Amino acid sequence: MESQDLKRAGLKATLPRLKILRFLEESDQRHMSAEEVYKALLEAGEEVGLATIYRVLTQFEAAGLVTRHHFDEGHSVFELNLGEHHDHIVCVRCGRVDEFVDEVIEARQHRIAEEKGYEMTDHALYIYGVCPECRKAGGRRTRAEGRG
Amino acid sequence: MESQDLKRAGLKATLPRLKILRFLEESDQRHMSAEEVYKALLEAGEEVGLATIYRVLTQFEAAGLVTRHHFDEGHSVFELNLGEHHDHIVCVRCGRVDEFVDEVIEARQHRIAEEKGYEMTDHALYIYGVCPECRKAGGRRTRAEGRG
DNA sequence: GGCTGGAATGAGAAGATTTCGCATTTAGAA
DNA sequence: TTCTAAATGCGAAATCTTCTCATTCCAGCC
Repeated sequence: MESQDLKRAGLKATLPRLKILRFLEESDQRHMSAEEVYKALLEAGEEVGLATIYRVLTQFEAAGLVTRHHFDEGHSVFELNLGEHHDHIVCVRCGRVDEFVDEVIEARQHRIAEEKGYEMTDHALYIYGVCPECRKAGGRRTRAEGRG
Repeated sequence: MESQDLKRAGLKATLPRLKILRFLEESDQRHMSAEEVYKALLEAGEEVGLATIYRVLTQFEAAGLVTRHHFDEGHSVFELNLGEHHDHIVCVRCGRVDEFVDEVIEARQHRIAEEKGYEMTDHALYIYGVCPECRKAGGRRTRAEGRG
C-alpha cells in the first residue's frame, strides 16, 4: 500500500500525496512536469491544487521518492525513483528521453569529485542529440541545437 | 576588435552587443545570469535593457559565442566559450563552480549516443557536492542536498 | 559625410513557472 | 469522537523570460 511508502518516507499519508504517488507509479510517462501531473489528475477526476502538486513533489524529492531534473526546457520534470540510478539522453527535436547507465562514467565522476575535494551529493548527465526517428524525418530545428 | 568577432558570428556589431561581449570577456566571473550581466553593466554606467540582454545572450548562444547552463537554480547562466570544452562541479552550499575535463567521460558519451542511434549535438555533466571550504565550515544545508 | 531601409533596442506588458499567505480541512493520536 | 498540528486550496505574488511595438541605430549607397 502506498500509504506505507509515505509513512516510511516520513510523510503523513494524505489523500493528495497518495493520489500523486499512485499516479506517478501508474503513469507510463517517466518524466513529468508539475503541470502535467496536475492536468493528468484533473482528467482522471482527481482534483489536487497546483500549489499542492509543487509542494508534494518537492517533499517527495527531499524524501528521495522522486528526482527532479532540469532538461533544457524552462521547467523542472520529476521522475519516480525506482532504485537504479541512470542518466538521460534527450532528443532536441521531439523531446524524447532515453535512459542509460555507464559504470565507467559513474566511477570517474566519483573520482573527480574526490580529486577536487568535494563531497559528492549528486550528479546529472544529459546528452542532447537528434534521435533516430527525427534523423530519418529531417526537418526544422530548435534553439537547443545551436549550442556549443 | 570585438566587432569583428560579432561580424564573424553573423551578428551586426551594435553597441549593446559589443558592451555585453566585452563585459563577458573582461569579467572574472565565468558564469553569469542575464540579471547579473544587466546589473553589472548598470553599475559600470552602461545602460542596456534587460530584454536586450536576454535577446543578445540567446543570439550569442546560437552563434556559439556562449554556452547556456542550467545548474540546479531556477535560471540560466551563461559562459563565454573559450574554445576548450569542460564540465562543471557545483557546490550545493555556496554555489561555487569548478571546472574539469575528462577525456574518458567524453569518449563514452559519444559512444553511448552512437549506440542509441542519436546524433549528438551537445551534452551537460554537472556534479553536485559540498566544496572543501563548506565541508570545513559545516553548517546549514540547502534543498538541493536532499536529492537522490 | 549624409540618407535610407531593415534590423536592433528599450520599456513595459504579458507569459510561464513556482512559491507564498492564510483560511479551511484533514490525518492520526488521545 | 475530539483535538491539534499539519496539510490543502485558492488566489496573490515572486521570479524568470519573452513579446510588442514605437523609436533608434547600423551599414551600405549616394
